[in-house]
Amino acid sequence: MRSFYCGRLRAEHIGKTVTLYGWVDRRRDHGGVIFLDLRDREGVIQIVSDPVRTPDSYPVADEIRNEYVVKVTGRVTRRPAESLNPKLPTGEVEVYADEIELLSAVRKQMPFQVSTAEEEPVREELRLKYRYLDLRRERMSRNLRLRHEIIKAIRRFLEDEAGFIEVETPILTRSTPEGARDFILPSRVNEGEWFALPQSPQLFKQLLMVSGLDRYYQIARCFRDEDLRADRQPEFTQLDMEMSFMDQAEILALNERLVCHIFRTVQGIELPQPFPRLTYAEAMARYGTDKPDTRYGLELVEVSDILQDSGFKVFSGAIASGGQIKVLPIPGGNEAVSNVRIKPGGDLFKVAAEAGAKGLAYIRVREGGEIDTIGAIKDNLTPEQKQALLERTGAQPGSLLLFGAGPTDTVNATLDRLRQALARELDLIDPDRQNLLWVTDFPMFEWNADENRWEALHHPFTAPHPDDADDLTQARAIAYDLVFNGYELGGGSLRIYQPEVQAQVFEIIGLSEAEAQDKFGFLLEAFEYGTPPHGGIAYGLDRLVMLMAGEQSIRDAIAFPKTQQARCLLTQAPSSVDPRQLKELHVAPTATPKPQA
RNA sequence: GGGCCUGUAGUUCAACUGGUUAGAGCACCGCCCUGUCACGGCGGAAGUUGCGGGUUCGAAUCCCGUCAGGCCCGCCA
Repeated sequence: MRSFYCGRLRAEHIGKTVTLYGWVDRRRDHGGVIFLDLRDREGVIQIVSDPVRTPDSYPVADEIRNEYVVKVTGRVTRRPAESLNPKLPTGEVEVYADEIELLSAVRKQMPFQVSTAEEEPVREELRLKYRYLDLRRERMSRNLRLRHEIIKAIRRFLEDEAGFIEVETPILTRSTPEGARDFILPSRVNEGEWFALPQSPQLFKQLLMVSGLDRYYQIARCFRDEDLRADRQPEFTQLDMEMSFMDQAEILALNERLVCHIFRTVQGIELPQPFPRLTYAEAMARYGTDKPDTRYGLELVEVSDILQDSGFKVFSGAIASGGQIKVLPIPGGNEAVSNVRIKPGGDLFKVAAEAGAKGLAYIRVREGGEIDTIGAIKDNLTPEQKQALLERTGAQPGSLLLFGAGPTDTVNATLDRLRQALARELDLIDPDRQNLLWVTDFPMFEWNADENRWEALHHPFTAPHPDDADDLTQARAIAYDLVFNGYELGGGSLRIYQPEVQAQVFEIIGLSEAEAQDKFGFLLEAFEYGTPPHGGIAYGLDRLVMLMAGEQSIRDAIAFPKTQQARCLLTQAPSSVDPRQLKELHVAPTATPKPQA
């Protein structure tokens, strides 16, 4: 029986005889004395074996190699004064191996080195194929542990301090309109019919409020069949919450306590409260995005009114066609950013173009308020306009002003991306800062020009702001997002609980009463039997783990993630199946899988 | 669906403008070494340059296709 984890041995254990199990992290053979670093999930401890002091274990120590699994029985000893290792938590002690038992050898060459001391990067493709070895390494082991600690902190807070009850909701459920593409599964028993995997437990958690559960939460697996990104996986985990009889302010306050509890218990970080709040309109105006990273400044400044009558057609035309002109002022930008980069072909021009901008106008502010720009702008700028621009943007000598002019969406998207790119480049982001803020008052709907219809921005169960009941298409929603360092970490809303309002919303998004009954009839009917006002929120748990771990990819927050092509390199899923299985499921394929390399 | 990047020994990388035997660190194997902790020393084995085709006297290098991985756009209520 194991008496200690390797990584837990300290000076206080000196003199004890211990039994350890673990992997050989590294082996140092001095031709007479052999040192083994024995590793388990808690850390490493140095094992010593030599022919004189430990004659029984020496022949075994001679044979074993890196990553062998062994059992070691021995005496915990204080290291000689000159051999202390302050780099290791266990560095004051070592274990003389009276006995080493080889439990499992490495029979093949390791695909990569596991050792804690190894810092060379490994191709992600390999890491994913041999994920069990990757998880053996310190970085991923630490990330998995962090994930566990975060979830533990969530459960402790929600259950012990806030009265939440965890309920599991179905994985086999029904497909719903709106939102992401569903993963669907054929039903063998019900010929020709299909289950869908949940995109979120949205409807069930609302039903649980009708059930009187009052406060529900779940660490819920969700599935969306959309293309992957560094921060998106087809299956991912939400912290899903729903609560009754609480208004927005109460929900946000409770969630701030939750988030603070997580950071405090897991990382010892005390977050400033309350979290700043921005309305959606304010966020878009000042940052051009609904998830601003406010660890740095570089705020956008609207100058439409100053330049609407400009002789420069790009400016006046943007206003004439209902758009906007905004400026991204960059202090010190004159030195940092060359003209070549702003002009067509330059990298910043490309960033702007990718966001839909047709061009990228700029003004350089020189000493004494002189400006430097292309003739077409300079020649069309009155002294008053120039003065107003300098004052409004707070430009100082050395400042670079980047202009976005055109449709509001494009201007915002362009300047948002430029803002982020330049903040990274100018090193304005403090990586140690934890920046959390709420964005509130989202619009209920946005116009989908392609399909010529209104779409719910959040989802169709989101309650409209009571002050905006006159014209729901223009209404604000009682919806809120939690933004962490520029990432959307969570989002939620108060829900509609009056059937009449729900019917209006369905009508606006073009869902007929028949369709609504067909898809959501069970929910609408449930609301006929006494429904508490309720609302909730869902957090992207993988994303939270990623950010708290300081990782760039959500894959590093998940034990067994998919590649960008939505494949599992470890299990080779997805795979073809036996035609008999398909027949049983009443399914006929229309494509054959391409052969795998 | 589209754009960009990457693929060379087990691994991380190198290899000039296309040039003759594709190198190095770590890992692996062998020998030596009793206080190292990324131990050290000597030696060794290890390559279908992702795959297929083309250009060329000659291709890791250039071209086409393809497979795989990554980043992004579209998409993701």
